[in-house]
Amino acid sequence: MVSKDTRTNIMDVAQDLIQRRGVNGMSFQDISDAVKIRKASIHHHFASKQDLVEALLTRYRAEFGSLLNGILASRAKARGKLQRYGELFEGTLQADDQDKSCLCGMLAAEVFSLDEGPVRSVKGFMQDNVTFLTKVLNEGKEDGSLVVRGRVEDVASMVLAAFEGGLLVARSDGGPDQLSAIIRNLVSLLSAKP
Amino acid sequence: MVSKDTRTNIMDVAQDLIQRRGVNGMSFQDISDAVKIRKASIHHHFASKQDLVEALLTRYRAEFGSLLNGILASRAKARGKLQRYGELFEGTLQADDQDKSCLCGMLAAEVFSLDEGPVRSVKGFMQDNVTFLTKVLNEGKEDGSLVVRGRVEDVASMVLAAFEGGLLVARSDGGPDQLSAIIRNLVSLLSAKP
DNA sequence: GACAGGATACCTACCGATAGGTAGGCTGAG
DNA sequence: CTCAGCCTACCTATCGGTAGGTATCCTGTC
Repeated sequence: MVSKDTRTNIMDVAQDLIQRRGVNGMSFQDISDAVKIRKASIHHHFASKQDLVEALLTRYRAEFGSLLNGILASRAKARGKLQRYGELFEGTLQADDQDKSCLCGMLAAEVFSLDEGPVRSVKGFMQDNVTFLTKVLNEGKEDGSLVVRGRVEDVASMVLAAFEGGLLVARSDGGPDQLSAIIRNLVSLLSAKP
Repeated sequence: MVSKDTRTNIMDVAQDLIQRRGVNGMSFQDISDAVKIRKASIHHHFASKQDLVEALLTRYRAEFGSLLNGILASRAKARGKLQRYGELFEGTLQADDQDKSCLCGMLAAEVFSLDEGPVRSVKGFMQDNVTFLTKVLNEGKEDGSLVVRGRVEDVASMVLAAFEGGLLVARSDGGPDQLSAIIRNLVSLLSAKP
């Protein structure tokens, strides 16, 4: 790939900025500077800021979803799948300058600055993750690699919360090492004793 | 208390707004409208927005810290203390219109929009919580009400991450019930079997 | 007890910068 | 000839912040 098309460039830069500074901390001017295109030209690709955010969310959910499906399809035991899921979060924080959060975690914080469409997408992302984790936890109960007490959906929510929150906490305090410790710890807490 | 002084009013309104919309979603005009004081007059009490945020953080940390000390000083078993800690988070989301997050959770997301002072405070808040939780978890190992595997500080980080992340996830998806389920689930996961 | 002086708490009016967004023109490739 | 893709130029609204003025109250001095 010699050079991505402008639309993709805009989306990449916008997503990067939101993952670092949030929606309200990202402006069309920031995008303009980074993509080297006039601010007004961004409107040629995305009618409004909310449209851009919505496009970002659609892409993000699709990409993340296919990563989750990849994990589900793998031959690993459920415990290994949970671990690989955790690595997705570790990867986010370790990338670039180690200051990026999950796009949807960021937007979840600023959810009351968003239009109806994006709000639905953020909600949908959370549900996608809970659904995925519920499957993995159920697999773990069957293959004996994980121990799950209580409603499986509740444990799934808890894992998602811990990983999203881990990004939040680690990004402002202990860095990637803290996130790794959090993930490692929760996975081992849910693991069947050897 | 007939009517709070203006400075306190400004701080209360500002904190409320940040907990709902974030720092970048809160403006002096919003405060002006709510407190019924001219925008310029806010600068009489707080030189800059960052000064206001810093004052908010100092107050928040002090208040939260005294709540934590209250829990530590109680006669309850460690498990009960962990539960009461969880209720602090539940209380935040249940208050008012059920749309408020933790002040520091919010600022942790927007940490790269903050000056050095506020960043240190947010970091300090996280460390306060990890320190508190480490104490509780250690107590739990001694009084037999909690089971802790691995480094206690890591488990403490994990609990903080789960609760902060729980606020984030629940606020944009499942609401107070989801947060309660997350907290209940993690507490029982850390509890010694009866 | 009167009063000057300063601090306090608010006001009006304004600043430059920036926000998201619009109108309309140029240009090169199909 | 069309039109996607970009441009210049500009709009209005709002941002955080400043300058300077005005009541009100407290305090120290004679």
